[in-house]
Amino acid sequence: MKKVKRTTIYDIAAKLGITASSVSRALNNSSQVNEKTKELIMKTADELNYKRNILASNLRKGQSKTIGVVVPRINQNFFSNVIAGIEEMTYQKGYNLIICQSGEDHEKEIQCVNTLINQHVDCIVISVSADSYDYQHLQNVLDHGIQLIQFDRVAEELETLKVINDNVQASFEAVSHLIEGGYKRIGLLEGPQNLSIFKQRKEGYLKALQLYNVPVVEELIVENAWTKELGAEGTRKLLSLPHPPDAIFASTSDFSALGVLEVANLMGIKVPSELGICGYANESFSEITSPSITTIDQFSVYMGNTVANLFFQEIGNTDTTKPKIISIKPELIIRGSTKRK
Amino acid sequence: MKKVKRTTIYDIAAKLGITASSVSRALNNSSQVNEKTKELIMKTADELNYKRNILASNLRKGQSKTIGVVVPRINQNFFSNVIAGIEEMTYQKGYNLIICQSGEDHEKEIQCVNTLINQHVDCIVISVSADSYDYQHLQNVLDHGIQLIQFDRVAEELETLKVINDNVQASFEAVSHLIEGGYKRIGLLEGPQNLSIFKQRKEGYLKALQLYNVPVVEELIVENAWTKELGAEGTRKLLSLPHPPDAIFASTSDFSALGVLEVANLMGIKVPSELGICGYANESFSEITSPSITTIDQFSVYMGNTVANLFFQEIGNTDTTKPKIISIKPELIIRGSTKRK
DNA sequence: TTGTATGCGTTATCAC
DNA sequence: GTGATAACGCATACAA
Repeated sequence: MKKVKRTTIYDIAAKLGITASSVSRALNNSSQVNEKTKELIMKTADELNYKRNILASNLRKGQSKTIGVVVPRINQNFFSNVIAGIEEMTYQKGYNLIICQSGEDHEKEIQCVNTLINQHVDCIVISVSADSYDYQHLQNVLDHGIQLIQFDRVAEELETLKVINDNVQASFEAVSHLIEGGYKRIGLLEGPQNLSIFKQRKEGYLKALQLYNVPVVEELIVENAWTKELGAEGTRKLLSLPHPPDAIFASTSDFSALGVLEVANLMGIKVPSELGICGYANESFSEITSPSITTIDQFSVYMGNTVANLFFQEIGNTDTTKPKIISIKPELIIRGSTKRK
Repeated sequence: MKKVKRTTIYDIAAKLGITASSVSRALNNSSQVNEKTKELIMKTADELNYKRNILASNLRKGQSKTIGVVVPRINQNFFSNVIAGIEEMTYQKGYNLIICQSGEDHEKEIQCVNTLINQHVDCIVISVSADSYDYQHLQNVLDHGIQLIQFDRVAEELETLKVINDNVQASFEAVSHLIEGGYKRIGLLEGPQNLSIFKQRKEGYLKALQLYNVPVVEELIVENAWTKELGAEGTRKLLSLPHPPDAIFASTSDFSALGVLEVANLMGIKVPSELGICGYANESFSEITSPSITTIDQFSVYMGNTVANLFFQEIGNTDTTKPKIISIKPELIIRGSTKRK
């Protein structure tokens, strides 16, 4: 790869015997430049294979036209969908996306955020990692005057723009559906309670039990069961209880629900007749297990779109009264794993 | 969001009564600056919450420390895995990733590439879209002195760095496995033949047939069956032939293999006894269908790592003799859908 | 409509 | 060791 001297507006100007400012104006399609010279400039720019140096341009303009995204993992369905949704909207407005993954690690998350601040991004979009305990780094973003949008996993105490799912409602509906289907003892696989989304899902679970006068049984609630393996482990524990549950709400993810299903199959427990299963997130595989898994769709791509639109909407909005919170209502998708009859 | 004036090296210099150059040197950990002043500078920088303006730095240094990635879709398992793999390596070296999706559209792909050239990225990593017919835009990348690395779906005629799978070998092994399992009439679901990867997979298929003296039957080869829907459609066609196949190699993807499986289930055809199925890509769901689907693992995250490492290895390498091509050997994963007994 | 001059924040090359 | 100064490429306020 040899070093190539790129053509600048000065090169174009020199060739045409005019000044760089005129070239700059023409390239920005300024109205205050002669149509004929504009054409000439455009043509020459093309001939010289000119590409604007966005670095210089942005430095001059004090913006970067770049949005930073921090997620725990890029290659996780939900997140890659959200990113795709963001990209869809931002690309057409000439914005670029810088992607970082925190790997569920607080320290790396801080590093990512700092990197993005360094980059002078116009906005940071983040879904916090599971083991985040303090949010100084996010406060830092705000202190730098950078727009901050949290989505899905949010630090509630921080007053920022947020795009979230109505986790309480979704979980409430899921558990209500189980109860109405005749399930009497409903186990809960819960996620790390320092993440509000998991707290909310538990809240929805409890709310449904209460409404239907189903007693809350502590031993039916399994902590930290948010991977397939942990879901399987929790299920083994639950199913070996003297009074095992007849349904399990894997509130953390479909992965954990898959763990439930596999253990049930292994133990010869029939789904859905002997055990109902409900997951979360509508991962693509949940449709093709046998039986297929009842789950909750979060409209992840749409969520990404919403994040992007929120950003554009807030650009130049000086009215900092109350940071907007947009809540997307997830949808319960009823499938084989809860269709008893 | 109020506009905040960020602290610059001048602010630090002013506060300490020294010049910006010293500050710059200190921040770059130059050896030719007094240890004590260095410490002082660092401390003050921290106090003033200083963040280097990478834009300015990069402009000055004539680099961007940014790598552009263009893929058809971000939210497709294979690609998001590759991206995750790239990010893993580049992040720790202080490089950023700008992600674009071409959406399998040639025009948008050109746009993406131009955007990245504008950004003065140091390298463009691309997997070309299915309907790409000419590669002028990629030549353009090279003309700008930007490193170009193609992966997986590559334009073979272009002399660039490449990281690919050995598709021929993998397909050869898959089809050999089918033949050795006793399958006699093996159908092929093939992808767009303008993409070399699909051509190669067909080549592997033909090679295996030839080696085992299995005649090639044209009517068993279905063009353009590279989504679940098209795979299902092709399967319906194949299974309604007077002499239907007893195995189908869905060379395009596991999605298409899933289409095969669903049609087989619908038609009451037993897998694997009456019909063997082999997919491609080892999507997460292929493990949990019933039966599970035999497939080919491409080591996608590792592929991303390899791309990144190749880039770093080639930095400053002036020896442009022959562009390197790294071929990763995929692995056949034998599962239920081909385990006849 | 065009040109002149200046600055965005850094770093590199001189001097001292 | 440190300071002064120019330059990276572009955009804009001001002048003509």
